[in-house]
Amino acid sequence: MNLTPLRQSFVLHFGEMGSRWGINRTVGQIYALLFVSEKPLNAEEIADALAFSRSNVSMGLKELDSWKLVRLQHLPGDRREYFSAPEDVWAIFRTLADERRKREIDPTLSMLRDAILVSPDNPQDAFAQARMRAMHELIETVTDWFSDVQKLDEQTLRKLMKLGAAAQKVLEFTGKLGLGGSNERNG
Amino acid sequence: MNLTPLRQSFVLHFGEMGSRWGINRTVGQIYALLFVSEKPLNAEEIADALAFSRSNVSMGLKELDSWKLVRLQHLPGDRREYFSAPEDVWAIFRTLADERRKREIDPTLSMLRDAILVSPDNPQDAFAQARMRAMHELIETVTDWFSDVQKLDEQTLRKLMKLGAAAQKVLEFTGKLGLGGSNERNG
DNA sequence: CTATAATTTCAGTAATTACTGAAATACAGA
DNA sequence: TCTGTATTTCAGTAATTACTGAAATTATAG
Repeated sequence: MNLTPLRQSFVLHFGEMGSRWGINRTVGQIYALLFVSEKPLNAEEIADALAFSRSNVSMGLKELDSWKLVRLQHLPGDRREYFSAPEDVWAIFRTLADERRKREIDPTLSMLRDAILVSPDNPQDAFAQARMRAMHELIETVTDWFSDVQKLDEQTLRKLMKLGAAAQKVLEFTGKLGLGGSNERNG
Repeated sequence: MNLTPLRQSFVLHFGEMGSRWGINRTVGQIYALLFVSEKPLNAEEIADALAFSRSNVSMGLKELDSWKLVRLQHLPGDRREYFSAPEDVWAIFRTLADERRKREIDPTLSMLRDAILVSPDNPQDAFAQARMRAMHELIETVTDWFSDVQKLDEQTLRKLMKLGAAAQKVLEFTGKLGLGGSNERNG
């Protein structure tokens, strides 16, 4: 298979970008290719289109699978495995956010939780704990909120986001209306 | 300087985590050290505490500076440069989000914008463009909304987040009240 | 069960990124 | 200005990560 210039440039961009996102070029390109492909592709087609070795593609797909970013399927009368990127971009966004939280946030939250518990036996540790407590509270607030927001269906989420700057006004209303009053705990 | 076990483990964790965040160990550790240090530190103190070469620290600080994550200051009667991490964790969060957007999102948005503009001369490109359009719209919606939210002061932001799952209820209200009505465009 | 095709694993190698020490540069005080 | 100290740069090297081809494994059709 040879890619059209348009798809080529999309694929290459994702490969380059990959490094900034902590994934490697191969993985980025494979995902990009699947994303713009109408039909699912098998590993050999991918290897061919991107000029990677078959084994490299295998590892890349495994990585993408661990991120839950590809769907595996079979075509009738063909025993090869075919891969595609889910169509719903909002679902993709959720998946990505979820996985990143698990890998990049949760371990830190857990470390902070532990570090905050022990009683400090010197002024430096007391100070450090105060800082960690602030960081922990921030991360927890943001991630809890994010996971709440994530539960909303696409339509609602979209509305919420389009609302944007008007959020402040909304808050003034909710204050008056007593909505969300149970959330008033504060550090 | 030698670190207490508590601060040691915090610093080491940030070092390890760094790789998942696309920053290197050195940079992660330097930042962590500054974050839990009550007083600003000069480069030599950092190099000493973390057992890195002086030049490595210099590069690490340069990197942190490019992320706007450290403050540089001078102590009276001392010509060395002292570094500290800003105290306000919400401000740090904003800075980080801002920089990541600039580096990791904006280039992709711009690539997508260009790719969408050209008229496709084959069915594959037409399909690819449809996908790209969906991705572009999602990213734009999310980042626009995020930059709106970011403008809110900490107090309001905190309230908004604590609100969490109640957001849906709020939207029902705003629907009735006609707030945010101008945002009703939909793809 | 056997033959064959598909996929994965993995050891070796290539490429990239991180780190150091030495040299160069910048900068404050005399 | 000069002199000593602080900082940065950069070429070389170490460490890590990415990639390949061959071999092993898994799966399927007959």
